[in-house]
Amino acid sequence: MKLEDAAETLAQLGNPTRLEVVRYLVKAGPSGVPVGSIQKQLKIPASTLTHHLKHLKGVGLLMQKREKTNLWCSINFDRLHEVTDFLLEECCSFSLREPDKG
Amino acid sequence: MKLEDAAETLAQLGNPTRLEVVRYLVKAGPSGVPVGSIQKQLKIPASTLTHHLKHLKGVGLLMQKREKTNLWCSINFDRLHEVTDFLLEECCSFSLREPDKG
DNA sequence: CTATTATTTCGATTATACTAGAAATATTTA
DNA sequence: TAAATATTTCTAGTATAATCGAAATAATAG
Repeated sequence: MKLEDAAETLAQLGNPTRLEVVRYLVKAGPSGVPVGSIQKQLKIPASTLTHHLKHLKGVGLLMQKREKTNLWCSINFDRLHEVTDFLLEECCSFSLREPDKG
Repeated sequence: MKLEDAAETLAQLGNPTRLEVVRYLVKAGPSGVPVGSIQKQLKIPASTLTHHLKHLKGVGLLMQKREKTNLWCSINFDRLHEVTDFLLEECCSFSLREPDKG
């Protein structure tokens, strides 16, 4: 994963409202939930929620699928892992080794 | 780690300049590097760098220690792990299990 | 077509972040 | 004290993001 992509994805996760949505979607599991359910459960105004979902979709963290009038949202777990992998590989490598007493 | 703290930390990691600094500091290892070295290596104007270092310090990702005229910067690996732990525990739990065909 | 429910677009406000040059401050060395 | 090096503060321009109400647009059911 390129640094710029990682940064962009981290930035999207860095908004409290969006992180709450992400956490909620994770708990909902792979089947996901409709936009309206997120809106009611987390009490986020519809237009605000749409705004944030667009952001999450933009970095590939969110997948959407229409079923009748409902738009079901689910997390792209692979994408989420790419970010954690970036942080762990690029950023945490040293802490897995012996401290380099310098 | 509280959601709001995680969001704040992720937001700080979400700036490409800062993420570059973080990656550089990680590669530098626990002994760290002086501000000036970061500035020269990554070609970031001094005032811009100070600004970003303040942000990283603000969320506890950066530790600083003066030695003569140099201010040595190093990553707080524990803090970095807290963030990855948050993402992995709060956000990636489902992907470690069998998909819940719903 | 009409009504209903679900979601998005529009528009506007408000706030905050990024960037960096110039000047200031700090620390050491001569 | 003066000079050299390192870092920060000040200041300001520019850009982008967060928020949400109201209106508009889907999609379906009757």
